[in-house]
Amino acid sequence: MSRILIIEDEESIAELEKDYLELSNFEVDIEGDGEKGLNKALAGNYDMYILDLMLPGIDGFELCKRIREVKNVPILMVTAKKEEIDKIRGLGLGADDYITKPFSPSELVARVKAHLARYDRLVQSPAIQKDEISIRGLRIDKASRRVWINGEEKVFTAKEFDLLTFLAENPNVIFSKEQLFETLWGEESIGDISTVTVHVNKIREKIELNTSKPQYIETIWGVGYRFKV
Amino acid sequence: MSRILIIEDEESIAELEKDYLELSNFEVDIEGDGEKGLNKALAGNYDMYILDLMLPGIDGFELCKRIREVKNVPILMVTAKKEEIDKIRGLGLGADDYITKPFSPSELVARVKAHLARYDRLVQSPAIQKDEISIRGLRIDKASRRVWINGEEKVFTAKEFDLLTFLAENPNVIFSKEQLFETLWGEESIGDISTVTVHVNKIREKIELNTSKPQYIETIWGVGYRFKV
DNA sequence: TTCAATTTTAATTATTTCTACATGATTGGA
DNA sequence: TCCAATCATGTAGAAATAATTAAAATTGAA
Repeated sequence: MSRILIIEDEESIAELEKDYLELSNFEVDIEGDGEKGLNKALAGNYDMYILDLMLPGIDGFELCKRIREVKNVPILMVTAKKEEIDKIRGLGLGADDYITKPFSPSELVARVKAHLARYDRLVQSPAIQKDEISIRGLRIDKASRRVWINGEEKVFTAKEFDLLTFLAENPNVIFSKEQLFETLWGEESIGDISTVTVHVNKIREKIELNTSKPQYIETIWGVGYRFKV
Repeated sequence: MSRILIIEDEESIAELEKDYLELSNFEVDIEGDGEKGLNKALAGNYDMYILDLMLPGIDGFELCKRIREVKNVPILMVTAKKEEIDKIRGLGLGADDYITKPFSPSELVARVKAHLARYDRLVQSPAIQKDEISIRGLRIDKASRRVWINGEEKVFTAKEFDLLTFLAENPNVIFSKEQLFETLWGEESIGDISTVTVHVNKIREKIELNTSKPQYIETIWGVGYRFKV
């Protein structure tokens, strides 16, 4: 499903937006600060941005401009005053839509859906298939071999990436260490099986909130590992 | 300039819209009847459609749906009542925007411009190769084969330029050295791989502030290189 | 042909990643 | 509860890969 980043300093509003968007099965991240928001926006790969105009740090105008320089996806600006809409338009920052507070959550959801649908219609139309796996905040882009956890990019080594991707592509299937070693290292290599253990741990350090209670790669005692879904 | 088709039965309104759009250098056609309007819309090569909801013959709902089946360009719906906007949205006809009568002509023009600008941005960006690539201070002009970094021109040799341009045109995609050698040298790679490394280094010396922390061409250990965006 | 610029090759150095191993923690059954 | 099997984790050295440098080969223009 699509991922959305909300940059909004009023937490109650952000949470409300998030709740409604999640009801429509969007994955939503929130950032309350302009500076941090920009970094998150540029580093994470989101399908849409919702920006408040008044923000601590970098304001919505600047944010919109900076994101648009790099990203092509829809940007929705949230303003307190209707007059500000004309200002944003006049500046030509590349925002796609404007919504004035207070707004009804269903209106927000409707607009988000419309923008994402249009974006897909225009950009993805030649059946550009994304090489992506996305599950519970974990996103794997096979083309660029990058991994994000809740919008934050994590750097993976080649083996780590291959192992995680293999498991994620075969969710819920239990693989023994021997099987994993054979598929990822090749039959010829006669190494130590514990290598697999070490790599699983490295991956867990990067993607798990609490490595002793893994959400993604589960240990099946005496059997092997599986990617839980 | 862009061509716009207005389908609107109230002649005075249609003419007003046309006048203002022409002031902004758009080419505008008007059709007052739904049936004829549909034919004209499908036959003609327009960049945008402005449809009134209430029309003799085929109404705006149907019109929008039928045009969208064939055309990808922006559609702006004009309604008399605000409540109708939700109805159109709900039907998922694929309209891009909605404006309620009465509206100010400048508002109309602003929206038309915004939609056309976005359409260009989305449709032209990935597929059609621009002659100029510009990203984070790096500017590449393919026509004159020149490169600037933060406004300062750097002299590139032919191979260096081709390699940089190829990577920059496929941002975030990782290419192995073998792939790069084959695409840029056009030969099967048999051991000449280090040539690629050397060229990447030469390019980095010219465009990177700190060659050990590359901002543009990133090394993916054990995999290859990618142009980061 | 000559000469300068460019490209390739080769050798060396630097860095990253992998693996083996040691130690300690956890699990599940006796 | 205890114990043996299994797993987690940290560390150091090995292996693999990339960066750098310099020198040789090639190209192309005068």
